[in-house]
Amino acid sequence: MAHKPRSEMIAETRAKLVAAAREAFGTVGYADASMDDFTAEAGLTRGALYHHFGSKKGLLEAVITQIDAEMNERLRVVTESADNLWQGFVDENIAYIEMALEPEIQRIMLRDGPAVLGDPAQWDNACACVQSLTGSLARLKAKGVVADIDVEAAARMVSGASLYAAQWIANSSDPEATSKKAVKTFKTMLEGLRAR
Amino acid sequence: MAHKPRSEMIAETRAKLVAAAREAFGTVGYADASMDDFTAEAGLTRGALYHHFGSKKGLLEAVITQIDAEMNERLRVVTESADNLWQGFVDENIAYIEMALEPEIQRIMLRDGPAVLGDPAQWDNACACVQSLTGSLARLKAKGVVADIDVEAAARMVSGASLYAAQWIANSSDPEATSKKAVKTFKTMLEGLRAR
DNA sequence: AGGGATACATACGCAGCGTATGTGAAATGG
DNA sequence: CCATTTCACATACGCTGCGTATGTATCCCT
Repeated sequence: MAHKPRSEMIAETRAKLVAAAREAFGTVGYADASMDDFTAEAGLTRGALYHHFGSKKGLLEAVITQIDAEMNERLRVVTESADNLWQGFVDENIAYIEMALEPEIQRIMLRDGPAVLGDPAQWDNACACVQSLTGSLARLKAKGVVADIDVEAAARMVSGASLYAAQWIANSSDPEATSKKAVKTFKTMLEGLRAR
Repeated sequence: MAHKPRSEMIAETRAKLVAAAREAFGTVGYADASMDDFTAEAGLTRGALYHHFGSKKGLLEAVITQIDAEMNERLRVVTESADNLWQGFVDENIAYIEMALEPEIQRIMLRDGPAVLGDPAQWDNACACVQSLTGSLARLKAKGVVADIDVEAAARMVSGASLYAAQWIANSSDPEATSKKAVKTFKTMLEGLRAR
């Protein structure tokens, strides 16, 4: 096989590192993930990691950016395929909860990410999911569907509620039943945002 | 000064370790807190730490238990001094947000705690704050003030919303203004829980 | 073709953790 | 009141994992 152009090789290396780190961070967690181990897993060494990402923390940022983009895309699809704006907003939130049930997302986005990089609200990509929620709320507000509230504040609180609900569900002894209770309650709470 | 009984000395040692660790965890964070450093700060060594708490993680648990108890007590006072149940519930939540503005609580309870010990909902002391909220909601539900919802689910979501709101406020460029927006929105959301 | 530039590997030193072991003072029993 | 045991810590050691400094091979440019 002939040699690929250098830029392509680099992209491949970065992708391999991100993938290996994502796997490690998502399973054993950031703190217990040995850089020597998961770089070897990718057929590389820590040298490559430091060259491309500067530090373990830098690599975590890259992993988070990737996951965040995926989450955002999944949310976009859900929101756009709803019949009306309000239903789309509700669906989006439910989808958000469902994503937060995945162990990888819980571990990396909800626990290790905040611990290592600080408040998610301050991340560069700004956890695009919240931006997505904010956008949905802004449209709803413009149409008079929701009350006169600060949309960013509402988006953050709603996402906070979603994430806590998801963790509660995921770690409960009976996730099915817990999920039912949580979704019902969540919808009730969202009703509080509607214009009266 | 005469010698105190042994049990008293032990309690003192434990308290000194917890205090030193709390200071370190709350400022530099759990991961960057050197056991050698903060035990020395307490006039002790890691030997004492391992003897009493088994591990760094064990000490974190002790610190969290202490902070949790303090938070719970603060919430209790607020709730009990309100005119009526609903107002007490609202006040309790606002107080919850205000506590979550404190850097030490953000760092230890909201970021490092979950990263190291896992989902707060599964902690032994179960983050007594949520239990407190659950209790308040249960009383409100019994009196028909809030809608027919699962009180535990609601308590978790409300606390999630509070905590995210608090982090958002604390890290914003204009905490005063952000706080105003957040509290207003928060109250609106809580209204969604009231019986109609 | 040759001389940078760069993508990675290798090598080294150091900090921090966990354990195994030591020690001195307090409790206990006669 | 003395001997023994217990226990609350301190000390010592080895290991793992991180960050940096340095080496090397490959690609790009002229």
